Amino acid sequence: MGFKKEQCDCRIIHVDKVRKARKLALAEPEIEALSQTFKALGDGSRLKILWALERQEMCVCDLAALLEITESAVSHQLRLLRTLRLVRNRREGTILYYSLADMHVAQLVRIALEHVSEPENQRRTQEEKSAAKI
Amino acid sequence: MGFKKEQCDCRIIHVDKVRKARKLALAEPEIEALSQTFKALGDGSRLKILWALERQEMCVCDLAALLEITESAVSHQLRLLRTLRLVRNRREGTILYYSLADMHVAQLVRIALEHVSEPENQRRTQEEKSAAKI
DNA sequence: CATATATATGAGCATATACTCATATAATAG
DNA sequence: CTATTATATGAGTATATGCTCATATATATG
Repeated sequence: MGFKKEQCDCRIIHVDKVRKARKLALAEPEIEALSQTFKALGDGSRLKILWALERQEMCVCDLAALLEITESAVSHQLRLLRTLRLVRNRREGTILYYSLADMHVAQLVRIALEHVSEPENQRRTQEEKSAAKI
Repeated sequence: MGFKKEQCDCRIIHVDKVRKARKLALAEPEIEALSQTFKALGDGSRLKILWALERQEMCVCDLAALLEITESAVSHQLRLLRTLRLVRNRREGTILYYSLADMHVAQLVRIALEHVSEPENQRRTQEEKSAAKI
């Protein structure tokens, strides 16, 4: 009947801070939606697609030529972006022209660019990358 | 010596569009840095951490209590966020207080929130989520 | 010095994800 | 109708990633 080193896993140092953070915390559905959106932006191929679509609407095979990957791969990525309402398309005959769904995407990329372009954040060396394990 | 259905994998419909997109395209290092940053934001735990740190600096064990995950898990995530200069810390005795490194993170989250809160993007049902395969 | 506390880190595992390949669908032409 | 073109999609696979567990480090205290 001893307590035996029953490690309390909820060790809190600043109860007030945690309480405050709990009050202001985002709801789980919001977190889910947010992380899905950022995950969608967290891929080179999709970023290239979005960056290209910011300037002009483009079709699947043009995007494939631009990224130098298969049309199938592009189509899969576009489906994801469509599901998250980051892009939309319009049909003209057999061709589907894709474009950005709203200005938020462009804004997000621009702000992130500002961040990674800051002098302090500049030198992102290969070692640092592997350290980050991303 | 026949050509045998040698599918051209670089089929382009709108050469001009592709050329223009190529000119305006981001360099590979920029794409890498951007996608790393967005990947970092594309995770529920890290989003919760960043959202909490936007209001007040917090230590590892408080964050662990808030997220209800182990301190080890929090520490691993903080390392990643540190490497990408999204958070920074200051030591006070044995305690490390973490805070946002700059205002870009907060901006990014706020804009993404706007996006996912748009009426049209609201109902992100369970089926849609699994359809997106994220 | 030894001990305690707060945090960091490496290895390993289970799941997620980005692609390829094969096939299906949609619009158009003949 | 059939054939062609443009795109979509399902399954499978290799890699990435988020966590846990065990262990290491750093500061403070006795």
